[in-house]
Amino acid sequence: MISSDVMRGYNDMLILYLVYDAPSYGYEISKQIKEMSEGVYVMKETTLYSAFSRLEKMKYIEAFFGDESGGKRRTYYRITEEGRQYYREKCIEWREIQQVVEKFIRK
Amino acid sequence: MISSDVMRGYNDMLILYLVYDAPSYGYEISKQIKEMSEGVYVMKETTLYSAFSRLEKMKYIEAFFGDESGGKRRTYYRITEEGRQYYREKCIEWREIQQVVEKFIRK
DNA sequence: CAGATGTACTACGACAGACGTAGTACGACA
DNA sequence: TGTCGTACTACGTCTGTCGTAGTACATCTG
Repeated sequence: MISSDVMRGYNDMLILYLVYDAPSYGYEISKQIKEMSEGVYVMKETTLYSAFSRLEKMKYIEAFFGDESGGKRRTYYRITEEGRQYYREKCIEWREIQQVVEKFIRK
Repeated sequence: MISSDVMRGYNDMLILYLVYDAPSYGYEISKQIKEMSEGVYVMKETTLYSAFSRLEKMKYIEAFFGDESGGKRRTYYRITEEGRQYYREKCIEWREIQQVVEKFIRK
């Protein structure tokens, strides 16, 4: 289990990755993060939903409602062009971080 | 320049690395971080000194005074056995993070 | 048919860590 | 004498995460 303190900087990137090709919604995204990390990282619900509103405010994602026939209505999120751009920058930053942190690992 | 949000989780590790073999002090450590990262990451003074007091409270480092003949007296920090242990755990966690984040990078 | 479980959120307040700003204090150098 | 470099300390703000709690509906289970 990875501590949230170290994942803090990547939460936005993880979410943007999962909506990059097709819109998605909270519960689905949280399940995918858990699955993709093989249970090593689980994003808390409150963290996820507050990330959504932050990303929406930054115009990196847009909310819309799905037309579920039954069940509680879902809020879907779709990535914007700025969001894609931001995601790509984060990927580049990730490479830099790897380079830097690696220097502080004792061999 | 790397954003501090993503480095937040590694600041403690960086400091512990730099006092692992021999004690050091604030200004020296901040210079080394800048040099080792080739200027990509610069830890702010306030961030560094607040990390010191946190690490000291956790018993991962111990403070002592150097016997400088002139100039302002320095506070040196020496790593403890718990500090070394914590550092090693952080290195293992770093590997896990790499594995996880890598899955969220579009190829 | 009632209650547990899963889905899909929202609200609120607490807390930790990073940061901006400012100030202190001393030495060296021009 | 004044600026730059060294070596901190204090204080208040902000952002992001988290704990707790509550709402609401559907489906599954005994």
